[in-house]
Parts: sequence; C-alpha cells; structure tokens
Amino acid sequence: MKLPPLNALRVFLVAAEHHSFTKAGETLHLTQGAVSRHIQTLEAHYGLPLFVRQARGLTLTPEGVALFPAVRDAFSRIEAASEAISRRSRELRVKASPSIASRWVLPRFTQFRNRYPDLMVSLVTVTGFDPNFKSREYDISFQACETQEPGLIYHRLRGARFVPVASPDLFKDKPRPTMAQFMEYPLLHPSHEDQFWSQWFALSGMNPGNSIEAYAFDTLDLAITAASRGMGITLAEESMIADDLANGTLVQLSDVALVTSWAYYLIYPQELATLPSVIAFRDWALAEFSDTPPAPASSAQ
Amino acid sequence: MKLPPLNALRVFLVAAEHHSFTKAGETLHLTQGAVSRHIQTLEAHYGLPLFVRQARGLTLTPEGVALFPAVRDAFSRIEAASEAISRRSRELRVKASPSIASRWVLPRFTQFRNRYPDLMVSLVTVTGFDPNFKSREYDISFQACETQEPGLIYHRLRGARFVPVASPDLFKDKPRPTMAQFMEYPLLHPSHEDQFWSQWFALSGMNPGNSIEAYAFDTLDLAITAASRGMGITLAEESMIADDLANGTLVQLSDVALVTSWAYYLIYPQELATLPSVIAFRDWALAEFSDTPPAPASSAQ
DNA sequence: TGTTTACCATGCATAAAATTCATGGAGCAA
DNA sequence: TTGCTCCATGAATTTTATGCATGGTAAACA
Repeated sequence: MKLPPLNALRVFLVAAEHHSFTKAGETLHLTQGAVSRHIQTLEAHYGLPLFVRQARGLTLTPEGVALFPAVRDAFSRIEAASEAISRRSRELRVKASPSIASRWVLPRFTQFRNRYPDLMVSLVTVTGFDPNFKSREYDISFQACETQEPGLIYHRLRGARFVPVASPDLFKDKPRPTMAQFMEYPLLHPSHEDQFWSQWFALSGMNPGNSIEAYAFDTLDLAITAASRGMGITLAEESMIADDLANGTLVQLSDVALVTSWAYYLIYPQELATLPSVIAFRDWALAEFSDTPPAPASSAQ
Repeated sequence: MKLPPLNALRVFLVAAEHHSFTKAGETLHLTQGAVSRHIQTLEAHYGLPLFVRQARGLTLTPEGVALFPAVRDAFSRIEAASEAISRRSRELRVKASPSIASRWVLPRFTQFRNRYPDLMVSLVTVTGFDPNFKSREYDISFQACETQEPGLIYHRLRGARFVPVASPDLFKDKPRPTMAQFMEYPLLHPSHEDQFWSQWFALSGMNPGNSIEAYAFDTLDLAITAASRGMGITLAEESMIADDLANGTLVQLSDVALVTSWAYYLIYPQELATLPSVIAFRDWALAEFSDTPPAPASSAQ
C-alpha cells in the first residue's frame, strides 16, 4: 500500500474547502506558507497540480476534484470511529443496588468524580440480581452474588456480615437490650425473602418466637434508615453502617455477626478490562470498599 | 474536525494486520521502536490502549477492533482515489489521422518516449474529423480543422501547403517534367473529396484537362507512399515529405504550393491542461511540428 | 495608467517530530 | 533455569514541519 502524505491530505482537504491557502492556514492554525508547502508536497507526490492558482482565488484541477471527496469521506470515517472510541473512554456507567448505591457509593462518589473530573460517570440503580452487561446499560456493577459467569471479571469486595443495630433513641433512658430482650422491640427485616433474623437467632442459640415478621423492607438500606429513625432493631450489613455508628445515629447491640454464604463483588465484562475509566473506577472501588488490602493495580484482574 | 495522528494510524493499521510491532516495522521499513512509539502516540490520543501486549503475541482491545475497519476502509478509499489520479499522470493517448501518425508522429515518437520513459504513451489512429474528447478515447489530438469548439484548447501547428512530388525513378533518364508535362504522368490524388489537383493547376494558371481523376487514395500518406514507389505524381503536404526529399525517395517538381484554408492543430480539452503528461507532449509537439518558433511553455495556451 | 490589494511561493532559520540505536524487562518454552 | 521473542524506553540524531519575512503576480481600484 502506497499512500500519499497523510498530513498533507488533511491540509489539502481544508484548502479545497476554503478555496484558499490563507484561510486554510487560519483554520488549521498554520501560516499560509506551511499550507502552501503541504500542497506542494502532495502535488509532488502525485506529479501533477491539484490546484489552479489564480489571482482571483484557488480552483481545483480535475485531479483535485477527484481527490477531494475521497479524502473527505476517508477522514470522516476515521473521525466517526475515533469519536465513538473516545466517548467510551470518557463515560462510565456504574450499576449498584439501592442499598449499595446509597450506603457505599454515593457517600464517596464525589471524591471519585473530583479525582477524575473528565470522566462522565453516572450511577445506575437497579433492584435485583441481574448481571446483564450484554444490554450495555452499565459498564461496571456492584453485585452481591455467589456464582460467577464466564466473560465477566469478579473482584471480591467483602463478605456480608449482619449485626443488630438500632437507634439509641429507641431505648430512651432504658439500658440497651440483651439478645434475649430484642423481642421486646420491633424487629425490622431487611429483606422479604431471606430469614436473616431467624438465622441470626439460631447463631446465637435462641428461639426467635413469633415476633420475627414484624416489619419487612425491600432493601437493606431502607431497614437501616428505618432503624436509625427509631422504628426498631434491624440486622444491618456491617460496612453500610460505619458512618451511622461513628456519629451515633445507630448503636450496635451485639458482636454476634451473621456471615452469609455470598459476598459483594465488583463485576465488569472482560472486554472492558482495558478501558482506563473501568480501570480507574475498579482501583478506586477496591481501595474504598474492599475489606482486604487492595492488590496492586497491575495484578488486580 | 479533530483527527487522530494520521501517520500513527497507518502504523496502527499495519501493526493490527500483522499482530506484531516488529513485523509491522519491517513492512513499513521502520524499526520496532518507531512502531511502538507510533502506537503509543495513538493510544495517548485516545487515552486508552489499542493493543493488549502479551508475550505470545499482540491482540487488539475492543477499541482497537472498532478502529481497525474504519482505518482500513478510509485508507483504501484514499488509495483508490490516489491510484486513479496517478494513473492519469502516467498515461497519455495521442490521436492522429493515419497520415499525421505515420508521417509526423511515428518517426519521432521514440524520441518522445525516451525523454519520458515513465509515461505510458499510446497512439490512436482514427480516420476522419472527430474531435470527440468526451468519449475519453484519447487525451490529445493532432487535427486538421478550420473551426474551434469551446472547451478545447487549440495550438496551431502549421498551415497545410501542397506541392507536387514524385519518385525520381518515375522519370528514369528523362528530364523532370514541367507543370505542363505533369499530365503525361499518372496524377495521384491524396483525397477522394478534395480537388487538390484542380486547385493546384488553377493556382498555376493551367487547365488540368481530364486526366485528373486517375488514382485517388484515402489518405495523404498513402498517396505519398504510392508516389515514392513510382506510381505517379502526387500533391503532398510539405511537412510530410521532408525525410523523403532529404534521402531522395521523392523529388519536388514545382515551388508552386497550394495553401489550404485550414491548418493542422494540436487539440486537447481544457480540463486536461494541467496534466503534466499533456503539457509535456504539447510542448514537445509544438517544438517538433510547429512551423512557427515555439512559444515559451508557460504561455503556450 | 499607476496604485493598491489579496494571494500564493520561497529562502532561511528554527522548532518539532520521527527515527534509530542500544538496552531493559516480561512472559513463554524447552 | 536458560534462552528466546517481543515490546518499552532513554538518549542522540536525523528528518520534517513551521514561522517569518519577502517577493512576485494578477485583479481591482481610482
């Protein structure tokens, strides 16, 4: 393949559009002389003139006319592909469940955005387990899961550990309840399906009785929010209540932690593993949310 | 329009085809390091990797995969247009009537070809007046004509002047005939239509009588050839018999010359005026065939 | 008709970019 | 482990592009 000088071609394109070397120079932020030389290079390559220089303006020779649309089309093709590629490196859609979104991601999201101000990062909140990267609705996902699918890269963030918490206001002047006294308060369930309280009581060697079904919430987050408003005692995932415990909105009522069989993962498709935006978010998320020392960036996958 | 570094794109294309920087370097006559740097330039431009460097060979990232066909298509578009343009500058088809072809052009054609060995120049011989450049069968034409059409550039080469010639063998030991004695020999007519002999005799103040229709030929060339073989006396265009007079194949029998109202022209379409091949042939032909001092190349049109 | 104006071409100096060379390092294979 | 194959990279060099200032040409102007 023997191609003409490509940079000269671009200059030719602009000059042909403007019918002027001087204006082309302005457009390209070049001097008129530089444009003239580029065109000379191109004309020397073909061995024929591409422009007819007249005092009253520039005209294309028939060869220039033939060349023009080819160059225009070729460059616009490259431009379109480049634009598509560049956009992918500037945009990142993060998926998280509502609980993870509000308890993990959102509190630290601006920190990430500040570190990468050029990145258009958006948070997609979806309920339920649906690692559907094929639909391209999101690029990277926080996900609680037990199994792994091929084609996806999983980074384990932490196991889920549930501990009982409540608002200190719930007890007013009374002493904080022992496990045996939990049933005197409303027990908030962070899920409609999983029997966290039953499992937790079994772990503690107790018989939960009938009061377990009191209040059930859709998400872990809602149950925690309800508890922090004094509605009762809930089982909360440890990593989601650090702030609440620190500022006293919630108090932890027992050290007995229910450790589930599943864990939280950061997941993304293998084909996005080379995207700087994905790499940047992954490294940040691992450092922020993992309960293990973050691996060096280069060996993270 | 913001385009990626174009030379780097070409290197990317070759590297992507070879799945190897080293082999790409060989193809492009560059070192491996230079290829590496071009790819780095391109990756820096996009802000993301285009290749996955593995010890066992190079793979394209999804972005590289997306870029590849666009670059390939774009460059092949440019290549195709360039090829078409270059071919036009290397090829030239010259049209001439059989007489002009054999008497003017062919004797000096190799001289022109030797001066421009890279030019693929061909001679198209067409009988009759047909300045049809629209059909693109030829690029430049030797033509005898009286009127000029718009869109075509005419260079007058010379007027047509006919003088009587014959082979010296025709007269054996006899003295050469005077005008009055011409009728004792066969008179060869270089045309079926034009009454050159009648006009010539009228010019000489003589009455041609009946013998004028003796032998008629299709072309000037054929009549001259016939005369040179001793078949009779013909009227020959002066410029076509210079060689024959010089080497004694023909002798001129009178200084009376029939000057026609038309002249020989070199003709080509205006839109080919910038082609170097046309310019080269025009300048050469004007110098070779014109009866006037050739104008400087720059002002020839 | 002489003058102005708008453009492109070009010699020369300089800045920028590409390229090479030599070397280093990483991953695979024997 | 030892080689081998590739790609990355620092530093020097060559090549190329660019700017600047100037010159030339042809049209427009007055």
